[in-house]
Amino acid sequence: MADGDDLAELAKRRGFFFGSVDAYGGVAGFQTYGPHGASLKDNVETAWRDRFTVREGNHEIEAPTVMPEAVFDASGHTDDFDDMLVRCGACQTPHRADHLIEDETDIAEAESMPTAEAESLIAEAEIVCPECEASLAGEPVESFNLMFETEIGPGSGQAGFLRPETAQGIFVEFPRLKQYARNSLPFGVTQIGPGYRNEISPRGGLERLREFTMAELEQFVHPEDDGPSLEPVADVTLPLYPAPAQADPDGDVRELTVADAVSEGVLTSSWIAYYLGVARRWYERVGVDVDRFRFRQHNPGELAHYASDCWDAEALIGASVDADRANPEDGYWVEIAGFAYRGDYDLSKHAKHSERRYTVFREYEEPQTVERVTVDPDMSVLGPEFGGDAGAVRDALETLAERNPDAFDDEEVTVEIETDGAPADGDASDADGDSDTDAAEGGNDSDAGDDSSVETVTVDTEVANFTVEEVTESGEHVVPHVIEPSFGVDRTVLTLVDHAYREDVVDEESRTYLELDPEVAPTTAAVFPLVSNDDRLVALAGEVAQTLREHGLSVTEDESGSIGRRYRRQDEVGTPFCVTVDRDGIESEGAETVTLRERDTAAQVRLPVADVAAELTALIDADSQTTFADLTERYEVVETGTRTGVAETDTPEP
RNA sequence: GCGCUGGUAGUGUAGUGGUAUCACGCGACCUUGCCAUGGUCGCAACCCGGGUUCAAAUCCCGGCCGGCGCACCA
Repeated sequence: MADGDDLAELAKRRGFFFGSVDAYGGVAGFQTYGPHGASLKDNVETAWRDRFTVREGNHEIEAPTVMPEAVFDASGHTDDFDDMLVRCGACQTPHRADHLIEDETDIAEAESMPTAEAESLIAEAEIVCPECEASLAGEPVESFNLMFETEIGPGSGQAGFLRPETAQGIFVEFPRLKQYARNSLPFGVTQIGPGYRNEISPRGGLERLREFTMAELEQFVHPEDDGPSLEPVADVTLPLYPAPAQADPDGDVRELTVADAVSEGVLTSSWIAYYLGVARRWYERVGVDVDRFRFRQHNPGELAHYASDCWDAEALIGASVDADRANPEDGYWVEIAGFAYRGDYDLSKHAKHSERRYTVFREYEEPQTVERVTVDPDMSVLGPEFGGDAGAVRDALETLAERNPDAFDDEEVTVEIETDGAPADGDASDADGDSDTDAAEGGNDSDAGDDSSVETVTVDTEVANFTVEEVTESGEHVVPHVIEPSFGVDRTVLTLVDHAYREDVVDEESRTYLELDPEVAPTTAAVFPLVSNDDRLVALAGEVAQTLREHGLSVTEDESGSIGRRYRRQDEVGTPFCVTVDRDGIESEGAETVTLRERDTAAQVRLPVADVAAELTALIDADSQTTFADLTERYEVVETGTRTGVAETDTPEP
């Protein structure tokens, strides 16, 4: 039922969310949450924290939103967000200039070249538009950066960026965070906060923002970790849309339990499987319609640079549904979360760029005895003999010792070094076996050798100080792998409002209401005097409202207009309960009573004033399982004659 | 970013080269009825800048914002 326009109108009129800075013409990609929206969003974040931080025993941190350039150089965002565009003057199609140059010339890496150089290369190579074959020579190459750049400190302060994801704030602090987790895997770190992307063309209100809120969990695990016990979520049914099914015209979403999805191999990571199960339940808890929800696997070509597998949670929004919330029509799918297997990509990158240790020490079950070869060259001999090349000789000896220990059996040992006087290429540190994507860089060794020569040098084996020793290793340093469930909070809020949007009929009058879950609804209860010309009712309503607020409940008061109008106002913003003070409640024998009305059914019960706070608290508690129906068992049901229902003439949306 | 299209009270709208219609809404008072649309009174708008014109909210140009399509969404 949620027509996009109706929803946007409601959100604007009733203060959920709206475009920011209207007074100055507005600014695309930014939305302001009004009072109801901010409350709803905060409740969503609280529910997320409860589930993904507290109940998982994870650790929440809060990192800065501004980070120095080095962080994003390491994470790969500086490169990936700084793209060169050239626009065809004839057909206006924009192209990645660096990709064109890589395709049309023998330059393998054009991404980091200056735009001026790219422009002249395009002209020299006579590159044409792939669309219409018009010449691109002379067209300006513009770089655009999806990260917001800023300067840290005055003057020539260091370059900084507003973070495009919260994750790096966790990754960079890993060496410390692992201490807090007592150096043992697995552990998870969460963060909720804003991220920034200078989108080229933000559109669709909350759907695509330049500043948006993410709730992210980085689950650090041992690379050979068997995964968590799936027992808690084994029976949860997942609507899975695997990559092969998307490519198949007959492919469709499969409803599989977590256990079956793993045993059938649809889900290959049990950590992903576990969190899909947890997420599926959480979404249902906060009010996502499970009939308009699925997990879609990324196609191989769609994966981000850091991910080896990724499943998105997607919600169908803008769809019209029938009275039973079934058979959604039209609408479109939006990504509301991603569950990525990031491997050791991020930690390895930070380890390399920062030269800190991004590892966890893991003890073997049994200490292992291994032979270790070492060379500890006598630099007091090598130094005088080789001068500036002494360091290169030492490095060459170390490399040789690892590759061919037998070479040290003779009295002399021979190695080859490059003698260009320049410091040895720092690539020696690459020998730690990590497999970065630096294959392309490695290819330039031959170019660099122009003014250097390879020289063979001979060293006394004794000077090399070669030893083979048996050492006992009690464990190893491993770079953890990361499983990242990353939630878009704004899109979740949008989905909740969209899925909660209802139209039905009360006493032959149509009404619009939001069937928000009581746990996340902006206002838990509204308190009314039935009529406002009776001071006793007004006074008691005020007292009840104050009492409820002191119990931590979000409460609004309203004595303006007819009781029916006030109920509708609350229905429209999704307030699940209304408390009404009437004369029957204060004039009859015994304790004062009030009526409690439930939003969706408009049914009422009468209960003592003293019970209201406790009952409402139970109703919004996700764990208590208390529902309004339970109250109808325990309290007197008020017969009002009012009935809700869906309009019989359910005309489809135009 | 390109193309098309739009921008009038809080919201949705009508309309015009001479400052504006209606509805809902909101407020006050009357009414006190358990499910919005009883009564009276009131509040509140032509996106911004430039041009044409005696006069521009209206016509023209540019900008900003929205919608749709394309592109983009590591």
